[in-house]
This record gives sequence, C-alpha cells and structure tokens, in this order.
Amino acid sequence: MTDEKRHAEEAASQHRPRAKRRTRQRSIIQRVLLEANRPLSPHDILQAAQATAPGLGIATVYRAIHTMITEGLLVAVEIPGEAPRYETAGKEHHHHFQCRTCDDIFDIQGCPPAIQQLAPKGFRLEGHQVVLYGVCPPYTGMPA
Amino acid sequence: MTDEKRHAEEAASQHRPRAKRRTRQRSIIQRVLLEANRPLSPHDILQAAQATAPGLGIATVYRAIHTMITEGLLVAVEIPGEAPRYETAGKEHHHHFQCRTCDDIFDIQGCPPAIQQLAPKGFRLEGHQVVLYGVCPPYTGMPA
DNA sequence: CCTTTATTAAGAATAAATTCTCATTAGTCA
DNA sequence: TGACTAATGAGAATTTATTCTTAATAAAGG
Repeated sequence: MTDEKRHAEEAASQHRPRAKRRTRQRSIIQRVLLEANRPLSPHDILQAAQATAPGLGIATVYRAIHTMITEGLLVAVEIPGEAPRYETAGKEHHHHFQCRTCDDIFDIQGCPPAIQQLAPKGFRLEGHQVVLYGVCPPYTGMPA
Repeated sequence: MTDEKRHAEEAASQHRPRAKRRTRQRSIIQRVLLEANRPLSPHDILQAAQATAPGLGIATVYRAIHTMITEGLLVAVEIPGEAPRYETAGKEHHHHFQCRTCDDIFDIQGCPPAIQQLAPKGFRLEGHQVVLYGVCPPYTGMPA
C-alpha cells in the first residue's frame, strides 16, 4: 500500500490513531499470558507483569487486554460467579478446571461426548462450556 | 418447648428475631419461583411478582432470596459472565441452557457421561457444571 | 382489638470491576 | 536527533449488583 492510500484511509475514519506502538508494557503483558498457559485475571496479569515492570498500572493492563482481544491474540474465559480471565487465543476446543483452594483456572483437554444429546427437542444448540471443580495438584496433599 | 426455655434461648443469642413471619410478599416470591420452574434473576423475580404485588421493592426480593436459601428452599445458579439466578432447591442433578436471544436460562436434564475422565492426573475432581448455549424454542423460528 | 416487632418500600450507600481523564512519558518516523 | 502523538500511571469516575437505613406497615399472639 502506498503512503497516499494509507493517508486517504486514515482521513476517512475520523481520529483513528496513526499506528499501534510496540511498548515495553504491552510486550511484558503479552509474555506473561503466553508463559502462564492458563487463563489469568487482570489482577493476576498485573501481579505477574509488575515483576518486570514495577510501576505498571491496572489501567494499562485493561487497555492491553482490549487491544489484544481486538487483534485476535486473546480470548475471554468466563467462569461462573467469577470476573473474566483471559488466555491466549488459537488453542483448540477445550474446557476449564477451577481449584477451590487457590481459585486458579487450568485448561483441560478433551470434551465430553454426547453433549449434543443434552439439548431438549426444540432447542437449537450452538455451543457449550464445561467447568470442572476440585483441587489442583499442589493442594491435593498427594504427589502429582 | 416451654416459654421459659424459649426465652432463655433467645436471651442467649443476642437480638435474634422472635419469629419468621409469613408475609404476602414472601409468599408471592416463592410462588413465582415455583411456577417459573427455571432459574430467575432477582430482577426477573421482581418483574413477575409485581404482577401480583405492584409496590414490591427489589430489596424485599433480595431479602426473600436470602431467607429462602437459608431455609434450603432455593439454590443459586451461576452462569458464566452473568449475575446469579435462583431456582427452587431439591431438583436432581441437572445442567442449564442459556438462550442467546432472550438470555433466559432453562434446566436440562441429563449429564454427559465420562465427565470424570476429563480431569487430568493429579487433579481431584469434586464437581462440575455444564452450560449449553443456543436458541430456545420460541426463537428458533421453527415449530417446537 | 391491641401490642409487639418483624417486614417492607424507597432511596441512599456500598462493593468490586472496569473505564475515563489528563498530565507526562516514550515509541516511531523523517 | 526532533517532532508528533500514542501510550502510560494515577487517581477519579462509572457501572451494575447488592446491601443498608429508616420510617411506616402489617403479621402474630394474647
């Protein structure tokens, strides 16, 4: 694309930011989510990222989350009765496990068969979600 | 129990209310939940109950919910990303369906087999929840 | 019917999560 | 390097659900 075309497009949409910037904070937040490999709350992200970026603010975490969702890098994970967590996008279909001791959420692979059969006649089934509850390895008091 | 014993007990626990009263409002709220036969939000309950009790306030709905939960008449139903609904207690194990058109929640009977197998090794499984998403009969555009 | 006091309606207050404001900082491109 | 302006940090503000406060009402028992 030429500069002329780009400028024309930008003029068309009023006040669109000129370009996304690769900032230190956003990179750190992205790395935290990649390394966690499980859904994190905004507060979790803040905690983890502050190890590298001490002054990081919660508003920046929320802004980064929104940006990354828009860019398709992140998806929200909703757990009953909990504020949303976020995990990296692109994983294959999976469900989640919540530890009642530490409250952390873990990905679990696999999906119960015959979920389709559960929808009563007359209901159009378009999706589903399974949440397992229990205790994660560090807290079972048993060797994993 | 004699009056003396009752008075002694009441004196022991400071300021315990003398007795629960059967009020018009609470009866109506209870009937609404029984007749709905599906989980209702506090606001749903308010709406429905106001047909019979026009001046009913939301605070009374919340108080009735708490009372009924304490009495074991009601249980909370948590749906991902939603405020809790409430349904009558004592139903057998079941799951829920949320309509993406009307947002209402419906009970579905049955439970996917082999849920136990989903928990990875090292995780102690203690419970689970399945939520189906889709469209309920009135909105599928098809005869139920 | 009367007294006692639990319950109510209404609105104010709270709690928690998220978003906004704005002065300052720091990517990016020429 | 320098200008431009997107992004940040900090705290204020907002949102939504729920709880509290208070004067008035109405169950329940005598």
